[in-house]
Amino acid sequence: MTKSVTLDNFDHKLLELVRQNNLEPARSLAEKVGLSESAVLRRLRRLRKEGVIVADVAIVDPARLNAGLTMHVLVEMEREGSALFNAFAAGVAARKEVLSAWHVTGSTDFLLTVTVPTMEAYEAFTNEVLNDDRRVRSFMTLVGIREIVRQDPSRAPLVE
Amino acid sequence: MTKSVTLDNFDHKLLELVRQNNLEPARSLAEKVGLSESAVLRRLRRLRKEGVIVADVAIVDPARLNAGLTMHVLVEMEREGSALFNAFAAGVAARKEVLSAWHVTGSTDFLLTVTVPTMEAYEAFTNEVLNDDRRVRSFMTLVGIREIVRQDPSRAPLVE
DNA sequence: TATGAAATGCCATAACC
DNA sequence: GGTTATGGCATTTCATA
Repeated sequence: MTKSVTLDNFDHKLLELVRQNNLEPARSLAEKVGLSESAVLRRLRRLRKEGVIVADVAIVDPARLNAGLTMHVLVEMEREGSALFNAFAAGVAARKEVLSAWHVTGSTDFLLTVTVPTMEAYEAFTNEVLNDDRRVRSFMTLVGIREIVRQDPSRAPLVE
Repeated sequence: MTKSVTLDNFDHKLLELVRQNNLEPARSLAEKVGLSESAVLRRLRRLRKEGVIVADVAIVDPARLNAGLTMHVLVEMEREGSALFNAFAAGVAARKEVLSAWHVTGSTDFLLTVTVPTMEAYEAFTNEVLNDDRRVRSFMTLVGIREIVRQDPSRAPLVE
């Protein structure tokens, strides 16, 4: 549930720009969106304070990240109702190895993406998170060989 | 293959910090890493110029992104050798709907994450990328219900 | 080739209209 | 939302090792 912050077209344009480059001076942004520098800065500050912009970060060359192994895990749960699903989800979210986790429909219930330095670390992860959890009926591991596309933060469409 | 840029401990510390907050003043960074302000700014500029830092972006609340549908697709290919795999991978990488694509081992060959505004858009995607491609033997769709964990750019470990 | 220090200039901030 | 004065920060240049 998103806090009901209203974003107008100026905000959307600003977000689009700052998602590509958050070091661009307000002066330059102002020209592009058709506002004064002050207005731009006020809006950006508001967007950060309201939590629409959650972070400002440098993106490092992927080749230097996630070293080791990346595993994709399809997890099938026992049919025990949504409360237990949520409990499992919370447990998964707390693990630092987990880069991504989706609740899905189809031939499985959860899809996890996990990065670990070694196979031993993955074994430990599966033991603690999957094997020792009786709500988990089965899981299947897809070992990442090569990353072909990495989510570009500026690529996903913005909506309101 | 990563360009051979040598990173020392100062660089690593700076990257770690700036991956969490790239708006932090050099003055503050300088204290934390034990360098002068000038040195910090020089090193950051170098890291950006050399491509170690590939982008500086604002991260927007995930609840406002990827609206519509997120699909995870398991793709099984015909066994025709790595050249055709690469061709398929290149085709996939060119599609704007694709947020993530991995070549994997296990019970399938590729794992795609795709965002589309509507089911019709997804149908078009599957037709063009999967059904019309004779190298694709079969595929299976997992429909995203809820995103439990989103890759936090500052979470993955840095290595050299 | 790297650092640290100081002068310049740009930019965000804050208090106005 | 726009305008202006102030303070902070990055940039540049220089000296040094």
